Amino acid sequence: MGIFSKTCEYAIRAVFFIAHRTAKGGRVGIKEIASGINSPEHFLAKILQDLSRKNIIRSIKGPNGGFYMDDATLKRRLSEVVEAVDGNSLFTGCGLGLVYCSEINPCPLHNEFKGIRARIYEMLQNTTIEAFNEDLNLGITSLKK
Amino acid sequence: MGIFSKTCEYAIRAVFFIAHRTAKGGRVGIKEIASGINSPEHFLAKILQDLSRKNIIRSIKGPNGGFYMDDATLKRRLSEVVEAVDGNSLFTGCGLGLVYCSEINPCPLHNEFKGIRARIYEMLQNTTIEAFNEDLNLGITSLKK
DNA sequence: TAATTAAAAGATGTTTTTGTCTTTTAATTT
DNA sequence: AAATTAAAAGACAAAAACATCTTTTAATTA
Repeated sequence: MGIFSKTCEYAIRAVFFIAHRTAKGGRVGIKEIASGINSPEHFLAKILQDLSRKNIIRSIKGPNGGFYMDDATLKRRLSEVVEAVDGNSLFTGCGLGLVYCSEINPCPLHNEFKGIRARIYEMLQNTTIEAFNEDLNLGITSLKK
Repeated sequence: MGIFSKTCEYAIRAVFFIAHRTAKGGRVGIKEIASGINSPEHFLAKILQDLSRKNIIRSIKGPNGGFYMDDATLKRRLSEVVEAVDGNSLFTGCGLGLVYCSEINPCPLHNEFKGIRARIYEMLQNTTIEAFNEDLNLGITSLKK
């Protein structure tokens, strides 16, 4: 198990892929996205439907339809994608799963985790989707295999 | 979903509980541990069996038996507990779940995650189980509810 | 050495996550 | 308007995670 759920991993990879692929206009279909990020097509379709409903990405049906991103969605932060899929427990939850863990009633790892959680949030919060396009363009980073 | 699996959360809480409860000798039974950390008894039993096999904790059967920790197990690092239960993917895996992600073929979040992973590992690596006893003794931290 | 205690082990059940397949709806194109 | 395209939606299936219950084994105590 990683930091994100499998669903969330697919979501992030797909959003990066769509942003990169449609930066200069156009749409991209689910088949191309799924093969482009190495994910199960129909499962990813569900995820993207959800992200579309939540305005993280855009979609349009019919010929020449597909998924894409406009100025507004390109400006979204990675934290919004993660939160849309996995909720905010990564940013707010107790490391040991204790519901009543808090500043007043901390678990043994409370303070240690505070820093880590903050760092994760900061990283996801400080970068917009489009910020990753350039490296993908240059082939510096990769989304597959 | 948190950073650790539910199994791992129970494991860490139980190990802290056992360490704290048997620091001055003696054993503690599964029932007391389960209720002490608010976890399902039989499920926890499986987890502790596994930890015992892996020498993270000690156990002994029969009257006056139970789980306990000796000098060697008290010196174990939190990272060893986590690795025993969840494996090392938290410390080594790609944030986006890409098998071939590496320094040479990095995913878009590779460098961002490197720092976070290192920080998590460092924290889990730098603390022994017994290090958490004092705060528990003083009632500063809590393992329940 | 028989009874008792408590963990180990085995079998089984439930829920959540992940994945697949089919049908429907909304666009576009001819 | 009919045909075509592609996402949306719904139903279903497999795998993994989480949980429970029962039986067995290894100690201790009387």
